[in-house]
Amino acid sequence: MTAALRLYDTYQRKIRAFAPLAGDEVRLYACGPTVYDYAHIGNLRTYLFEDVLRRTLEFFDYRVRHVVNITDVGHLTSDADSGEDKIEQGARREGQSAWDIAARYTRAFQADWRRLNMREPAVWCRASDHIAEQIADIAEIQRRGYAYLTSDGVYFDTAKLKTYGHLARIDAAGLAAGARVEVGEKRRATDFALWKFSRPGEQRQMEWDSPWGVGFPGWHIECSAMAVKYLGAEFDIHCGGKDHIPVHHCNEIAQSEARHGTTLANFWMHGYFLQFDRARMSKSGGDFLRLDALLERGYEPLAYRYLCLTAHYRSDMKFSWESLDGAAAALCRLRAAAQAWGEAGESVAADADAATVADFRREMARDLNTPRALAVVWALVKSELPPTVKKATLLELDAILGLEVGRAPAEEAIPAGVAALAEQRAAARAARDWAAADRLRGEIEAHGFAVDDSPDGSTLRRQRG
RNA sequence: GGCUGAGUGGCAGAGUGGUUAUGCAGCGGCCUGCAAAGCCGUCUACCUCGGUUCGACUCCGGGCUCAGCCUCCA
Repeated sequence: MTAALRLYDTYQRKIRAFAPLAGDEVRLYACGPTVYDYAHIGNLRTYLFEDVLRRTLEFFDYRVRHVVNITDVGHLTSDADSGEDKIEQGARREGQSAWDIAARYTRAFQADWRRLNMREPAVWCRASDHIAEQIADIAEIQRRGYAYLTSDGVYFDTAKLKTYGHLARIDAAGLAAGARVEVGEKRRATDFALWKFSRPGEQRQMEWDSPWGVGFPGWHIECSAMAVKYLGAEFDIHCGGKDHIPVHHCNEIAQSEARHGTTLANFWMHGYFLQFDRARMSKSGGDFLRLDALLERGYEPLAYRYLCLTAHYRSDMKFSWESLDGAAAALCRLRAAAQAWGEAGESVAADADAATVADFRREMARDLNTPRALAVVWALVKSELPPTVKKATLLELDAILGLEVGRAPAEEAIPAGVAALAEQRAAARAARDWAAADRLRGEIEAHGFAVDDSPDGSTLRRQRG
């Protein structure tokens, strides 16, 4: 009767039935941000996808152990020998210590996380807090013969693994033909750093002792080490942005195969990109849109969450202010409808309309088809069900949507000047002086507020733009 | 240059070999002092050229365009 959850697995390139590897607990690891700068709304789309995944798993009665890492060291500006650490670069740019930079952008990221109503992970883990684990993993990988030394670090020898790159269907011959990778001392273009030495004469702010010399861990080993520490050598789902498929996740799998003999996760899932101005929004490109920029324009964070729900996580989405407007309007309408239905009954779960919940569940079970799930929500809004049932149903579904649909439309702070104009207009209307009332409405609108008249009086609301 | 994937109405975005996506916007009506909101109704689509088929937006091939990866990136 109940639709079984099916999810797309990038590793097998197909949608298949999901079941936890052990018991009813789902172990979920998500690659988190590199905290050298603010997150942009494209980054946030991926975390929203992961939050919806987590909420869906919980909706399907699984317990979820959700782990998110914070990359605060080792993420280089390029994989070549000349690559610089992004955090250290950010520190120099802003005249602060690397540690301050990491702490500041971590806080900013987590603030965005909460504003988008994402559920708190069980574990936030920082790479710099897990140096010992990473060193231990590198030593074991080396002991097993999958690593070699160069003048600037310890590298993973991808030639030792026949399965290397399977996740991305990487073809070694094709990569050679591309020939755009600086190989340097690496034996193969796909080999990657496990440990990098601090360069002679360079005083790094983040560096540690290791059996191979003073330096810092490579980017890929941190995720493997932390994921295994908190979730085990083989867990249920590993997520990230689709850009991680060809390099980062292939390398995590390689490390895990060498170190543990597992592919690390049963399902590999990837969020797709947000396109902006017909081009990808790039964090490293420097020009990007933050959640704050949306707030400054008068949008609430959950309008962006709604917008993301209107597209499937596995297709690129085009961002525009026009589409955000549409999402904001739809969310407002949804909340207004919910408010008009009054209170739900005593038990949300018991009063919810079973057929609607089943429809919604079926769409989510089909690899998280949020666009169709939203269509079910709108069918509910237009249905002939009793208001208390509609309300209970919508609140039930909001466990996945996370749109706070039960929330009353926010009370806007009304500037005194605007409030005074509104009072004058009310007086003019009472006197049936329509010309004066219309003139006052124009003045109010010039202050950025709209006036809605109703039999109970007039209300003000802020206009966007 | 190599490899992936995609091209749906004004915008965003699902889906399907023959049947309404959905939302926003627009248009018409009700309501309103006039509006707005709300409610009711409604128009607009499947890149292009061929092929397969009784029938293709849906399958196959060419072309064009876009995005991604191959280089740090959600």
